[in-house]
Amino acid sequence: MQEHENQFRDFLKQKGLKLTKSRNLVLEAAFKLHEHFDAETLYSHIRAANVSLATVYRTLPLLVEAGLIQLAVRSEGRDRFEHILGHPKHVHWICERCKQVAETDLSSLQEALDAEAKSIKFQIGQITINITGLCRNCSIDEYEQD
Amino acid sequence: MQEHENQFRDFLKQKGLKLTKSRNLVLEAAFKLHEHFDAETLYSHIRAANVSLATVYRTLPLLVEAGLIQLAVRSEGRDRFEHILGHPKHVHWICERCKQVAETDLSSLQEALDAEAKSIKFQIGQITINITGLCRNCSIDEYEQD
DNA sequence: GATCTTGGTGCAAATGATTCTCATTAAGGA
DNA sequence: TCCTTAATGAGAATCATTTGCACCAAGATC
Repeated sequence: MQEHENQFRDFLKQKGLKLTKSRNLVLEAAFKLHEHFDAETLYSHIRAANVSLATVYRTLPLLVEAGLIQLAVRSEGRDRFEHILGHPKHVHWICERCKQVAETDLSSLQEALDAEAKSIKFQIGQITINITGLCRNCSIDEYEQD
Repeated sequence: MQEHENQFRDFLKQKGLKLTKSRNLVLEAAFKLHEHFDAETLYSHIRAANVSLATVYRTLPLLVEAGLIQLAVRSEGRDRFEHILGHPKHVHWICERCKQVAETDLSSLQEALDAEAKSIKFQIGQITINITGLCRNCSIDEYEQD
C-alpha cells in the first residue's frame, strides 16, 4: 500500500465518500504518469478498465482537494496536473517558444511568501508560480534567426 | 494620447498589423475597466459600437503580446485579464471560499526570482504568482460554522 | 485623394474541454 | 445479507473560445 493510497482513503472516509474501484484506478494512473498530465491522457491509460472520462473529470478535483495532485499549468486549452506528494513545491519556467517547462526549487521564496501571508492573515493552500519567457536555448535561437 | 495607445500603435506597426477602430475600442475599454475583466465583460462595453465578440477574442492576445495586459486568473471557466501598464507586478491571493482576489507587492520576491532566472539563463517575460487558500474573513468563518 | 493590396471584421457555425443527466450499479455500515 | 445512498458509464448538454467566409477598410503608393 502506497502512501498516496492511504491518504486518499483517509480523505474520502473523512468526507463520507466511497473508495471505489474507478477512483483507485484514477489515483494509480495519476501517480504512474510523469510530471504533467491532463484528463484525456489519464483516461487513455485506464479506459481499458472501463473507467469513463466523466469519472476521470469527477475524480481529479477530489485528488486536488485531498492534497495529492495540483493544477500545474493550463496549456493549449487543457488543464494539466502534477502530483504533489513527495514532490516539493517549485517554480515553473515555461518557455513561450518551445513550450518546455522547467522547474526549480521554491525554498528561496517560501519565507517571503509566508511573511506576506501572515501579515494579511491569509491561510495558504496552494502556491502556483509560473514564469513565462524564453528558455536558454530559445533565447539563443532568437539572436540567430531574427 | 495615452501611453498605452502609443505602445499598441508601435507594436502593431512593428508587426505589420493595422490599427483599426475596433482594436482601438478594445484597448480603450480594457484600460477603462477595473483590475480584472473577461472577454464578455469587455464586449458588453463596446458592442454598441458594433464590435463583435470575435474581434475582442482576436484582440486580447495582441494586447498580451504587446505587453499591455496579462492573463491574471482563470476563474469559473473564464480567462480574466488585467492591465500591466502602470500596474506593478504583484501576487494574487485567491480565496477558495469567497473567490475574492487580493493583491500584494512582488518586490520581496523579485530578487530571488531574478537570481534563479540568471542561474538557469531564462529570459523572464511574465511572472504569475497565484496563491489559493482562505482569506482572513473566510478562515474565521470556518471555525464558526464547521 | 484615388487606387490597390492585404489584413481585419462581423456573423454564424464549429470546436472541444468540461459538466450534467439519468438509469443502473456497488460501497460499506447495520 | 440487506439497505441506503453515493458513484458510475454513456451520451447529451454547456459554454468559452476559435474559425470560415464574404465583405470592408487601413494605409502604402502613385
